[in-house]
Amino acid sequence: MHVSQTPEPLIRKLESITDLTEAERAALLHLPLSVRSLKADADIVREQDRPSQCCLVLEGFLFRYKILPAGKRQIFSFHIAGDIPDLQSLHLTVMDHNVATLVPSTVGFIPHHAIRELCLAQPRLAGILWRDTLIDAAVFREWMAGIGRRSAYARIAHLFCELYLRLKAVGLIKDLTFELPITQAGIADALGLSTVHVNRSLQELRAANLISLRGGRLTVRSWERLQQAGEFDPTYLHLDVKAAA
Amino acid sequence: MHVSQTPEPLIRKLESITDLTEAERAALLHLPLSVRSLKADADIVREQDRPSQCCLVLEGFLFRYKILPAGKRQIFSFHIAGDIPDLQSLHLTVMDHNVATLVPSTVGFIPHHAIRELCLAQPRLAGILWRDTLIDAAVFREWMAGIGRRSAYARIAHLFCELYLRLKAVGLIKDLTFELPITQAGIADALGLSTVHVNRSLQELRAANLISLRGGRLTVRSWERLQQAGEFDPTYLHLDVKAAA
DNA sequence: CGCCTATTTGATCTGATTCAAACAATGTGG
DNA sequence: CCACATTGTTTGAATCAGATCAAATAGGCG
Repeated sequence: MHVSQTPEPLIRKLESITDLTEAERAALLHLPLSVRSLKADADIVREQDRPSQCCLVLEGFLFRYKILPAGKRQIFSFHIAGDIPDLQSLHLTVMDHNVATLVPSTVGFIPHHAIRELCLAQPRLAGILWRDTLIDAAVFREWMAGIGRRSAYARIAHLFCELYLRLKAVGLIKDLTFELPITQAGIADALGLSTVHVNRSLQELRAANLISLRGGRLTVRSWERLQQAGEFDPTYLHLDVKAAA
Repeated sequence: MHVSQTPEPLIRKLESITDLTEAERAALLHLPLSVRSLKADADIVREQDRPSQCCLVLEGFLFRYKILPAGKRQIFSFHIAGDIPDLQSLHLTVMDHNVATLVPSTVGFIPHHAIRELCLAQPRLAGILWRDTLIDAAVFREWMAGIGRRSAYARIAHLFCELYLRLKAVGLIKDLTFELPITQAGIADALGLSTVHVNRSLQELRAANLISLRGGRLTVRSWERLQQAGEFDPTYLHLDVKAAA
């Protein structure tokens, strides 16, 4: 399968939210992109770094995380094609967490100055990118609510609902099924659980026939009941509106 | 005590981060502001709302929260003078959570269009505001890590460290002491704990002589050991740098 | 095949919740 | 200025969701 060497996944993502003018699309296409293929489990940016570029996911799966002083890991988010997980580094000098690959992935690096120029030349795009980081924050809040106030069972169901919709938005769902390259330890660290408990809750989800999951492929068996189990309300993803910045 | 009727708390906050030009300061001062005094526990914006203005805290204490389907509450953040807790509504049409007062507070409403015009006229200010929402997100991540991976005791210590630094940045600390108008139930809902457990952990913090707390006033007894207890590293608050957008 | 990593299972333990009730504070109206 | 109501804090006891420890399976893959 051919992997894009252009910011095209970003364009596709933005166009799922808003319509782009010819000028805007052209400006995006002219972003300088230095493409790199990375193996699984490779750090891309680390805590304390002061990046001068952002990374756009072209293919694969990234995640953001932090290791706490006590040695525990917290995963903050998962990222797919079209995402710019470290867009924040455009305005926050020092990284306060890490970005890494979950599986072998292709990313494109875009220099900060190029993005800044883009924002000046195309203020509406600036708003759309800003908006993207705001959705990021909305997802953090939702995860926080899950970790703070939902059962393990509900948290996991919720995560699957979120991934399902986000992957669907970029066309990575077929037949209610998607690649889930996240280990149970990864799910545990994302949701504030232990591996053992994740394993047991997954078995419950399977037993309740909400999902099936083997070999890194997840199939939604009942979207209705999965959402219900996860108290899932997609509002926070702000996928809906084509009203723009 | 006289409460500002102008965006001056915002300016003070921004100037703690970066230097403003005369033009920028003037532009901020000319923001139309409709000031309102609110009693404690009043919702300012609600989930599902589609605001056409943002609210700037002039005085008091606000918080953001959400009620989950199961009836549980998650608090996402606390806000003090100079903050614009719902700045996100500038780019996200629908509110996915609520903003409310914790105590009687004075807020100033600024129409979205005025902020948009400001951003176009002063692109550097746009970056600074964007940056502000990114710090918001960084705080969410840190809370997520705490709720997911830290003990109750550490979470509470961490929260107090954060409030201490943020209040200090706007000059609301004197003699290691500050107003903490948050009930134990509030702390519980912010940190994913039960009220009872918060109460017991607070007693431990007092017993360890890290803090003293009565009548809504908190005094830090040992900043060193409080930070240590909370695994607190202030990097994520991005208070430091005067390097700008 | 053999190694390494992920999943699964079992047994035990504990941090934190829940329920229930007593006890301060703080405020309100008479 | 007191009596009452309301809201917040504290305490005790019982329980549980989820953690921890330890070991057995099961996949992948070079």
